[in-house]
Amino acid sequence: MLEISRIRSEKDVIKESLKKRGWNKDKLSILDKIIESDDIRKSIQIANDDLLSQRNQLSKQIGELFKSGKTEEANNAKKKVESLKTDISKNEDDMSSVKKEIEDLLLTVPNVPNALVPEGQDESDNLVSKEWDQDLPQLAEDALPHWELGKKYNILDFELGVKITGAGFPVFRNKGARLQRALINFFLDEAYNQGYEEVAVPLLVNADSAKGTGNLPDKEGQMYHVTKDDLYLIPTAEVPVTNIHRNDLVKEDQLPIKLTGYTPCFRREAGSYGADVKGLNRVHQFDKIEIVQITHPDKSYETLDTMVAYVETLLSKLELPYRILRLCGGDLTFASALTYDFEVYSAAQKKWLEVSSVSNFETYQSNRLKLRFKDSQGKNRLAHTLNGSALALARIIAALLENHQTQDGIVIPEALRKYTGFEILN
RNA sequence: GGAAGAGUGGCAGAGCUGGUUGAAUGCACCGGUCUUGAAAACCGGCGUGCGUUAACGCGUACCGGGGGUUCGAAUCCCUCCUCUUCCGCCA
Repeated sequence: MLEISRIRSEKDVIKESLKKRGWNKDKLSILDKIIESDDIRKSIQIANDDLLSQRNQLSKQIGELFKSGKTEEANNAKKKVESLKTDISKNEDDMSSVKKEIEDLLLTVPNVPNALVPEGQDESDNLVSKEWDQDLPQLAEDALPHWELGKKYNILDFELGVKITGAGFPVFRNKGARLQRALINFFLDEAYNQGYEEVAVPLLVNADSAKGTGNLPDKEGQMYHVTKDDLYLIPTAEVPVTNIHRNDLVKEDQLPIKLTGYTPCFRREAGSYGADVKGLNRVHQFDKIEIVQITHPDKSYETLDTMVAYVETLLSKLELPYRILRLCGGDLTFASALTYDFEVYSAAQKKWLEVSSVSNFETYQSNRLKLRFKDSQGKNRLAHTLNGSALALARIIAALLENHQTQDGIVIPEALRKYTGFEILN
C-alpha cells in the first residue's frame, strides 16, 4: 500500500496519476480522507503519549513512596493514576478504530502508475511496446490446435484431469510430461546463469504472506483457501518468494537481491469462463518459474528493463514469436506501477497468449512487507520489489506444440534438446 | 497427536521472588587514539516503529503474537504460534 507520508507530500501528483486508472473525483477524495483521519490519529497520539508519560512518572513515584514508607501519599497517587487510566483506555480505543479506518482506506488505493503507463480502460488500450517484426508462422492447412496435438501424440489428457480432479487440471504424459520437466529445468538454469538464487518454497502460505504481496484482501476469491488450516494455495511463486524478506532490514550492499523459484500455481479463475478457457489457455493449475528482485529505489526501473530483456532471450531461445505490451492504467494490476506483458503467438489458434508479466511494484509491496534497507546515511528506507514470470509453462507448451508442428511431429527447439533428450516429439 | 522444557537486541547470553531494565556482559559492527601499515590494547558509539522538533533532543510503544491482573510487567495469569527433548504415528 501507499505510504501516508507520500500521500501527504505528493497528493496532487498522485491524484493526477490515479486518473489513469479511471479514478474519478469521488474516489480520489479517499486520499483526502486518509490524511484527515491520519491527522486525527496524530492528535490522539499527542494527547495519549502525554497521559502515558504522566502515568509512568506517577508510578515511579509510587514505588519510591512505598519504599520510604509513605503509604498514604502513595495511595493518593494511585487514585490519580486511576483516573488517568480511563482517559488512556478511551484514547486507545479511539486510536485503534481510527487506525483500522486508515488501513481499510489505504487498502482500497492501488499503486500510482508510472509516467510510462498509457491511459486506457482495458486490455484493448494496452500499448504494443515491441511488435513482432518478422513474419508470423504460417502453418499447413491441416495444422492442429494444441489440444488436438495433445491427443494425437498422447501427451496431454484433459478428460483424465476431469476424472481425477475437475476441469482445468490437465494431465501431461509421456513426452508431454518430459517436455514440461525440460522447460522447468531450462528456465531455472537460465535464471541461475543470470545470477538469480534458486529457492524451493512452500506451496501453501499463511494470511500474513498473502497480505504482504497484496493478494489479500484484493484477490481473495482467486486463491484456493484451505480453511481447516487457514492457508492459501499460492497463485504464483511471487507470494512465498517475495515474503522471504518480509520484515527484513537489509544492508544496502546486499541489494539487489535476485531470487528465482519454480512452483505450480493454483488459480480459481472464478468468473472467467468464456472463449479463452479451451485447452491450456486457462487452467487452474500450471507451472511457472518466477524471477524476483529487490532493489534500491534508484535502480528499480533499470532493473525492470533488464528483466524484460531477459524474458525476451528465453522466448528467442524457444523460437517463439512474441510481442511486448505496456499495460494501460485500466489493465494494470493493483499493486503495480508499471507492467510489461509478454504474449506469444499461438499459430494454430491464431491468437496471442499471455505468457509473462513483468512488473515494478516500487514500494507498494515493500510497505506492506516492511522490507527495508539501511542506506549509506544510515536511514532505513523501503526497498523496491519487482517480479516477472520467466516463464509460465502451460501456455508456452501450447505455443510450442502449435508453432513447431510438422508432418513428422513437434520439433523441439535447439536450446531445449539437451533437457528433453529428444529432438522431435511424435 | 500426547508429555516436559524453552522463546530477550545482528549473534551469544543475564535478568524472570514485579518498581531509574530498552534491557547487564561478551562477540560482531562503526568512529577515534596508538602503529610505518595491520593486529592487539584502550576510549566512544551502536535496535525498531510512531509522535514532536528547524535541529540537538524529548515523549511513547515494543523482551515470539494477542489478551488480562496491577499505581507499575521482560518479570504474574490466560490464549495462540514456534522451537527443543521424550513417546506415539508415518512418507
